[in-house]
Amino acid sequence: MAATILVVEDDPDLAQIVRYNLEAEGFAVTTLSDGAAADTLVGAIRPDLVLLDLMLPNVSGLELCRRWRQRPELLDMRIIMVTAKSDTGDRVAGLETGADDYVPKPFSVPELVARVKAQLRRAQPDLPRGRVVAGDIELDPASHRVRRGGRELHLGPTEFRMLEHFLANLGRVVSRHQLIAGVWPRRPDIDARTVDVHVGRLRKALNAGRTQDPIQTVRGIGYRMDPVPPK
Amino acid sequence: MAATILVVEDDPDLAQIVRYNLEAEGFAVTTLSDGAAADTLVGAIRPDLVLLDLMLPNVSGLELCRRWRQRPELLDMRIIMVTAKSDTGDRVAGLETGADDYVPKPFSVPELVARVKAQLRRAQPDLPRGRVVAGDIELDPASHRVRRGGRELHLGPTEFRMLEHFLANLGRVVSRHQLIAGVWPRRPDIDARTVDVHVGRLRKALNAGRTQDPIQTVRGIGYRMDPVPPK
DNA sequence: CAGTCCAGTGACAGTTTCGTCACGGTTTTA
DNA sequence: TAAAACCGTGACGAAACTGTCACTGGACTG
Repeated sequence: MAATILVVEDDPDLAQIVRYNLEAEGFAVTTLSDGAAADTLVGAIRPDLVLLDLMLPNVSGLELCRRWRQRPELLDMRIIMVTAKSDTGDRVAGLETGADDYVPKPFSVPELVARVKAQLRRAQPDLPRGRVVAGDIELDPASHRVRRGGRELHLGPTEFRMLEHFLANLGRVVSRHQLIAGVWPRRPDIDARTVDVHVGRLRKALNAGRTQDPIQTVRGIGYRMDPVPPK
Repeated sequence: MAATILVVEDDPDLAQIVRYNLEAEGFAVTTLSDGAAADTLVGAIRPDLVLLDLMLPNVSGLELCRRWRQRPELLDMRIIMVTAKSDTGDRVAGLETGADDYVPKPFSVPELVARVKAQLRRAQPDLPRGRVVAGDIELDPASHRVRRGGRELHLGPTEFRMLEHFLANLGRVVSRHQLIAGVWPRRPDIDARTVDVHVGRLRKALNAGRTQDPIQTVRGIGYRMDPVPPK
């Protein structure tokens, strides 16, 4: 699944170059030239990472960074500041305001890409990179297979994604809202009852012929998945 | 709790400067001059972050980074590469090998510190509420779980909130009025007898099969919770 | 000691949350 | 193209939770 990147850059040529190169790496890129527009749309776009020019026409990148870091729903979003200002004080100020990295202009595109990837490597550890085993449940993304107790199960795409999300948050309670964001990243309008229905479908598939359900309902909060020991 | 930083640097003067400045920021710093020693000891030290010189006498920083990234127990450890080599290719190679950041020598110490902090901000997010242990009772908000003596208890939402409140005021007497404000923040009209009923429900859940009640009634004042030592 | 106050408790009706079913629409497969 | 698979949602009922009341026993006081 492609990470989404928002490029906030008022130089249209540079924005284009960056966009082209990041899309060539498989990222989904949105460019905005205007800091105010970025401020308005960031909550809706919910990018995984923002490349944020420090010098913007109507609101500075530093101010945007400061605002965004105070929004709980944007805490996981990485921010790389990009600027022609090479003063150390600005770098330190940017990093202290909450930027995850700071890249001076002019930069080499390969280095920018490498830094983007380094940030996203950390930002998306939740997606299992390889086979995951939790108790008697085993998920292998490479073969898109799920087994319980050694027996292969059939899951639809949505239930597969949901299981991935639960396994990535094993032992932790996950709210319906979080499940919506994680399983339906492009559909924030999904109804909470829909989550429950899909949890039910996942339970049905996982638990066929078994008495132990690894997914517990935490009333008023959400769901939690625990490993069930193999028999 | 102070984050631990391992500095792997063969220039003793530079190591000293870095150590001094990081310790002034409150970090616990270990310095090693030798890559082989670092490789041997990193698993035991388990630093939160390594400042890794690329050019080391007997094994390169790049090779160390590659090795460490393959050890699951070290995945959370941040790696910042530091080197006089300013070639972009090396930066990209370092970042792709698994470094989280790359700082060229000569660097400014404030910037290095800011980058260290930016990495640790991500590595150790300040959770507003963490796991609480009081005597034989353990509450974990992340998993929304309560255990007594290692055994998981089921609490309803109101009783969970009440326990949180008691644990946040451990050893102190809490009035019914305070409990109403803390457990029912949107219902100031809650009856005081209701508090008593819920305290009774919490006691029932906590104390099943036990003789010691961690919650004491302070007549005419309220309730106080004390840790009960594990058996 | 009797009277009063306070807190514990069982029970109940009402409210809230979640599980499930069924359906119509969309997408995928053969 | 038709059939199968998948999907999201509205409706309904089951299950869990909730706040209060009435009663009672224990603690406190004069």
